[in-house]
Amino acid sequence: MTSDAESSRPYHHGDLRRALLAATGDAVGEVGPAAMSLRNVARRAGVSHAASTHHFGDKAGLLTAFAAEGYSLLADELERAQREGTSFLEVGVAYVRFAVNHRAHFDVMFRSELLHLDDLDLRAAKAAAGRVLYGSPPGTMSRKRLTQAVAAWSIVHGIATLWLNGDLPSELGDDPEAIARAVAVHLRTDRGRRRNTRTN
Amino acid sequence: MTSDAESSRPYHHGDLRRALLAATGDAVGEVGPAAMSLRNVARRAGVSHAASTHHFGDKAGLLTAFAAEGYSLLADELERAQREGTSFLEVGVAYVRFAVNHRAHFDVMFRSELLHLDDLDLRAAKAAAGRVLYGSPPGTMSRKRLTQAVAAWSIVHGIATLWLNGDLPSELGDDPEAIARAVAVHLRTDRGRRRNTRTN
DNA sequence: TGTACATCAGTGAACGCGCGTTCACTGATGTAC
DNA sequence: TGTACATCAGTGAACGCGCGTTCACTGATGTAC
Repeated sequence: MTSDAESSRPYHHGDLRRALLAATGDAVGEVGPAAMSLRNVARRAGVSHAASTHHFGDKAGLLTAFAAEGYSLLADELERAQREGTSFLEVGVAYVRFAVNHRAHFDVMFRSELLHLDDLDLRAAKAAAGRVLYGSPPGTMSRKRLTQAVAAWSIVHGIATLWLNGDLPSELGDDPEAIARAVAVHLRTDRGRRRNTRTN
Repeated sequence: MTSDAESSRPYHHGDLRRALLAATGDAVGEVGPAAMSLRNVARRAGVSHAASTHHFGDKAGLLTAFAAEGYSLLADELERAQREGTSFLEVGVAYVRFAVNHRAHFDVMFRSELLHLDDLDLRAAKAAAGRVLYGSPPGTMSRKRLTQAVAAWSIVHGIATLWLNGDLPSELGDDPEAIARAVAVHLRTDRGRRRNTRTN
């Protein structure tokens, strides 16, 4: 009776924080951010429903940590696209790809009424994503460059949310990344003039 | 005892359907689409909490009717902007204005998991809004014109949702319509060439 | 003008449910000596 | 190597709550004759 199935469930989980975040992703993916419940998440993680209190305080705390994880992931993926991408467009495509591949994260990240907006981890992760999105701190940019950056963000955010909602016309096909490319080209950018420079 | 306060609450409401939709707007505006409840809406309308069953069937039915109302409103406002507007841009501005002025409607319209998507009134209202948004039926448009229309929709939809979520940088100011104008100008449109024509 | 009757609109009690949070607790781990 | 003790991580029962839906009902309205 030393190594059977029973003994593989010790009192201490070991990595419950991570497990709860993963279970949150599953739960949100299946029933949406609104219907997701602490008790259901705990059930998925195979743990008492009160256990998450210890790691996240309350329900909004769990969702906040999940959203922060999402922003970090997004920052990573945008950075990679920027580094490896052949064109400026590919960062936008990466944004849409993130929304589709990490729908649960994306949904929670932009449901601010569910989050502790003043949470430090969340703010840090948001800021990291913003750094890639804007290039420079918004306060230091010219109005033109700022509105350009916001235009780029808005169009890919719009494509992502409309796609996830099933609101885009079926004539565009069913590949969200291809749609992102085909649609986002209509953004007017002055390419060439400022190609990845860091100046204002 | 003919005309006191008591007698002004007859058994039959007279216009309960409309009153429930209005109460839904208030409830959604205050607590969001997820936390809004049938019982709270009924309380606001001063009516038994089972009364709405008669008009809307179930909760999703009420929200579906509310969303349909929203799409009709949106279609009206976009049409008016298109008719009166001095520039193509103003239709997009009207979209953002609608989202801000009718936030409850906007929130519910794009929360498709809460709705009966096969409802006929909803589909009709959606189609009416789509007609203004696209100009022609998506199936009859050239790919270029279709992606252009989706680009325009996406960018204003993105601006609207990011603004409502408090995610736009504060440097842009606090007037969403002005922001919409400043941001959406970065859309590349071939103006002049096809000015409001109905041809493909 | 009156009466019967079907239909419509809203009531209020009851149902069973899953929820988030709190709480005293216990099992496990790590550290000081 | 051993022991005491503080801290950490998770348990399970209990709380009170508001919810959506169902149901038999009643009050009001309109229509046929």
